[in-house]
Amino acid sequence: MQENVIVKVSISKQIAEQLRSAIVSGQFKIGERLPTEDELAQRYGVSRPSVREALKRLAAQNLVRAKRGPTGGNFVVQPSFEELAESLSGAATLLVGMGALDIEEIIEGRRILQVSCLQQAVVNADDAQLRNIEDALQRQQDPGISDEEFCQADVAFHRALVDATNNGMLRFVMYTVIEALIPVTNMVVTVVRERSDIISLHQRMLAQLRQRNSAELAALMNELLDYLLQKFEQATTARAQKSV
Amino acid sequence: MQENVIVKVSISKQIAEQLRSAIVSGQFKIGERLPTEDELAQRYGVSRPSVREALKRLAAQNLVRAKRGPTGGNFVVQPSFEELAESLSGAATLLVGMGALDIEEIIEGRRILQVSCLQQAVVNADDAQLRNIEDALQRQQDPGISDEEFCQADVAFHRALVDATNNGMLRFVMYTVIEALIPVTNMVVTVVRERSDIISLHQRMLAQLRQRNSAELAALMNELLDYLLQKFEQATTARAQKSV
DNA sequence: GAAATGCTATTTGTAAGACAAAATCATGGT
DNA sequence: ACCATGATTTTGTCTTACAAATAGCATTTC
Repeated sequence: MQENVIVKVSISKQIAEQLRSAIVSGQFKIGERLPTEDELAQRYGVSRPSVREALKRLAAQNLVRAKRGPTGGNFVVQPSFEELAESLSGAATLLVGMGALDIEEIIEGRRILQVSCLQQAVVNADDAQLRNIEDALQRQQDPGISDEEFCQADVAFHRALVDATNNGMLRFVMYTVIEALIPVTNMVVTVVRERSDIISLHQRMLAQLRQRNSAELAALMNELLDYLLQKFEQATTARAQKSV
Repeated sequence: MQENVIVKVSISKQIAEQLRSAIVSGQFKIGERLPTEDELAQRYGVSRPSVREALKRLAAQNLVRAKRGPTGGNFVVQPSFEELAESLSGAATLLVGMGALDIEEIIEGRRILQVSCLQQAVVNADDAQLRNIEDALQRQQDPGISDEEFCQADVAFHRALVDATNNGMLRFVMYTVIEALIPVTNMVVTVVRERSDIISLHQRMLAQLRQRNSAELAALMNELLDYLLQKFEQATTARAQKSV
């Protein structure tokens, strides 16, 4: 009795849903090739463009990847941390870009999440991870880099800190936070003098992490966020006065 | 020789990128209609199906929404918490489903993140939010509900706890964690007797939250996760013995 | 004169067919 | 034996056409 049910959802969306559930339910395994577009079109009784639009939807979610040629086709792709986190942080970036979150909230959230992660990093960080943190810090210290590069190095530094927790789930969640929200909080920090403040704090954090000093590390993280919050407030009051 | 390197990225992907950046950069504002598909096709010098595939990519990310008719078109959509969090937890569910995260990691991550959130909830929870937590707990106590409903109530309980932090960013991040990861950890808890253990712990947590007792609350959360971890280990050893 | 109804124009949704491009494989020539 | 070339398969793109939805307008009717 499908005839009666007027389906308002577009066909391509329906197909996308069906394929998606077929994938996540394991009907199509990772790395496997799904039927050719022509075959899918036939199977679902729709045209090839419709199937393609559905596949593009899945491709946008990094669920499938297309390859051309005789051995080609649309393959179920192993979702990687990086890609997933990337698409997530894209979404989060949108949220902040549209003003759904304010700076105070973000800094408070960063405080809670990042301090907790540091506690775990103190326990689990190994030598290689400490070196990665140091590398990011080194890059940040180069006075010749642009503001954007400085921010990138900052992101890399905090990511390396999260990596040091050795917990995949924390990495997944925190990558989103860091990637999307650090740039927002750091936008206010552009002056050269302020760079050295940040770097100094980072250096002290790394030192305390090396000494496995959990309490001091938390204090430093809080200090860093207090500093950012203060800078932000200065910037807003300055802007407010200018507009008056 | 870079000139020779023809751009391998598919046209529809390029268009999607361009439109996306045009949207996030504010060239197209929220709620605004972007040019018709024909117009876009002309502007970029490609065919309409290519434009459509690009739009489907954006639609999959909840960035645009199409409407038919004279006043129709593709509109930039205001991304909502719910939709974003949904796509996030969809991704996380994928990760879990594909075994990229193991239970120990998940429980350890939950420990860190949820305990921190509780600290914040102790400070910020208001009466209405406490009532919401109690409501979820009430639903969970009904002995007539199915396992699935029990799990849903469990998710609602923890979501209400996060809501009590009064921090939008934490809500955004933690919804992902809770939505995707609680079901995984709870899969082992099916027996009726174990339900009462969970409920009892939840009741004690709510009581401590009411008394703003941060330390006891953290201890209870840890106890809950220890309990789940223990149940999980029991289940795995039982399965291992059965297979021998 | 006002309201309801139907028509039309616009825009997305779907379809079909054709050709281009890439990549693999087999075949043939050297 | 090896390399090159062409055939084949599959996705990528374009063209064209029509269907469906919907808002605005005109027409008709009371």
